[in-house]
Amino acid sequence: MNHSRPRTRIQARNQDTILGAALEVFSAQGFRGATLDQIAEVAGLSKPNLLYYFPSKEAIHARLLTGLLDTWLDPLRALDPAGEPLGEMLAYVRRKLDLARDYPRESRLFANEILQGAPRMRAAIEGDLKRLVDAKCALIAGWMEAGRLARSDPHHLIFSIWALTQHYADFDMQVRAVLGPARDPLAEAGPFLDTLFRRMLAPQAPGRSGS
Amino acid sequence: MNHSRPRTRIQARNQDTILGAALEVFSAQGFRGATLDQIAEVAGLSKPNLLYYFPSKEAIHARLLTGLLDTWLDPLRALDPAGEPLGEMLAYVRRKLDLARDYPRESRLFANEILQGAPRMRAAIEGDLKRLVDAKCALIAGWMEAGRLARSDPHHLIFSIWALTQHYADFDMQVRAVLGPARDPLAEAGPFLDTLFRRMLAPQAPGRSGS
DNA sequence: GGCGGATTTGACCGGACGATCAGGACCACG
DNA sequence: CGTGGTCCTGATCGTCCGGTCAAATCCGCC
Repeated sequence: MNHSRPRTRIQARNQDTILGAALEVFSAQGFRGATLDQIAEVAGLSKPNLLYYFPSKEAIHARLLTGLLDTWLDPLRALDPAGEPLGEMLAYVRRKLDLARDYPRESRLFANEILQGAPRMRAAIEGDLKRLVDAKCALIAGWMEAGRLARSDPHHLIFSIWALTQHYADFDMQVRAVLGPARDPLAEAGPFLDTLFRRMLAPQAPGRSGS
Repeated sequence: MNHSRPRTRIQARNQDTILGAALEVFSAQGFRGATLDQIAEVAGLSKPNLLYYFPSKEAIHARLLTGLLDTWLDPLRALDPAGEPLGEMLAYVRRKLDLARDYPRESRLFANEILQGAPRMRAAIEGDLKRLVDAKCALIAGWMEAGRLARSDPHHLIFSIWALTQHYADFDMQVRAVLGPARDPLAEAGPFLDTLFRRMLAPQAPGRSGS
C-alpha cells in the first residue's frame, strides 16, 4: 500500500506511466480540465487501476508538482559565485531556455498552477523558492556593486529571465502562430536572449557588442 | 432575443454584470474550472438567468475573448512610424505594462487560453494578430536598418515585451511571494523594463545613456 | 389598472466525473 | 499445483454541472 516507495517492478513501471500520462493531460488541460479517464486513456490503463496506484486525482497532481520545483530551480542553484559574472548569468539563461525546450509540459503545468494563484504550491514558493532567489540576488547585487555587471534590480532581473524563457514554452502556440511554420522559435530564442542579456548586463566601460 | 445588441437598460446592465463576473471567475479558474454557479454567485443572479442572457457558458467565454484581443493589441497599433524609434518602443513597453497593471484579469484570461493551445482563439491569432505583428516588425526592422535602433530580431523583440509585461499579471502570485509584502512589483517593473529595453535597443554610436 | 412582453426563478434532467467495491486474473513461491 | 498476496476491472454510486422548462413576477405602456 505504500505508494511513495514502489516495491515491485510493476509498481514502479505503472506509477511512472501514470505520472507521464498525467503530466501530458494536466499540462494541456489544467487540473480541473483534466479527467481521470483521459489520463487512464493516455496511460493505457483502466481508471480504477489508476486509483489503485494513487489515492486520488489530487494526489497524482500533487506528486507531479513536488517533483517539479526542484528541477525548475536547479539552473538557478548552479549560479556559481566563483564564476565570471556575465558568463554565469548568460549560462543561467541558456540552462533555463534548455529547460523550456526540453520540458515544456512541466513549464505549462507550473504556469497553470501559478496562474490559478498556486493553491497547491504556495508554501514551497514562499519558502524554498523565495529563500533561494533572495540568496542569489545578494550574489548578483555583489557583482553589480563590484562593477562586474551593469546595475539593475536583481529580483526583477531574475523575473525577466523566467518570463523570457518560460514564454517560449507556455505561449508556444502563440509564438509559433506568429512566426509561421518555417521558423524554429526555440532555436532562434537562444541567440536572441544571449544578445538581450549581454546588452542588459555587460558592464558599462568596455566597447564589446555582440552582433 | 438579440443578445449582441442590448436594447433595454436591464439587458445592458445585466450583460455587463455577467461579463464582469465571468471575467473574474474565468481568469481565476480557467474555462473548465469555472462553473456557471460561481459566475451567477459573483454576478448576484440566478443560474437560469445567466442563460437567459447568454445561450451557454461557451458563449460567455467567447464574448470575453473577442472583446479582449483588440484591447490587447491597441498598444502595438499605436506604434508610430513617424515617431522617434527608441521613444516609441519604450512607450509601447510602458503601455503594455499599464495594461498588465490595470487589467490583470484580462491578461490571465488570455494566458489561460494560450496555455491550453488557444482552442477558441486560433483563428484570430493566426490572422489579425500575426498580420499586425508582421507589419510592425517590418517597421522595427526598418528602424534597425537605419541605425536608429540596435539590431535584433523584431519578432523576438516583441515576444520579449509581451513576456516581460504580462509576467507581472500572469505570475503575480509568484512575483509577490518572492518580493515579499513590502514591495510593489508593478511600480518597480516600470523603471526596470525601461532600463532593460533602453540598453537592449539604444543605437550603438551615440553617447547617451539613461540612468 | 390591466395587458403583453421582458425578466426571473425553483425544480428538474441527463451526462460526466471522481471514487468505491466486490470479485476475478495473475504471479511468486513453496 | 495450491496458496496468498498483488494486480486489474466491470459495475455502480453520489455528486456536480451545464442546460431546460413551465410558471411566476416585473415593468413599460396604453
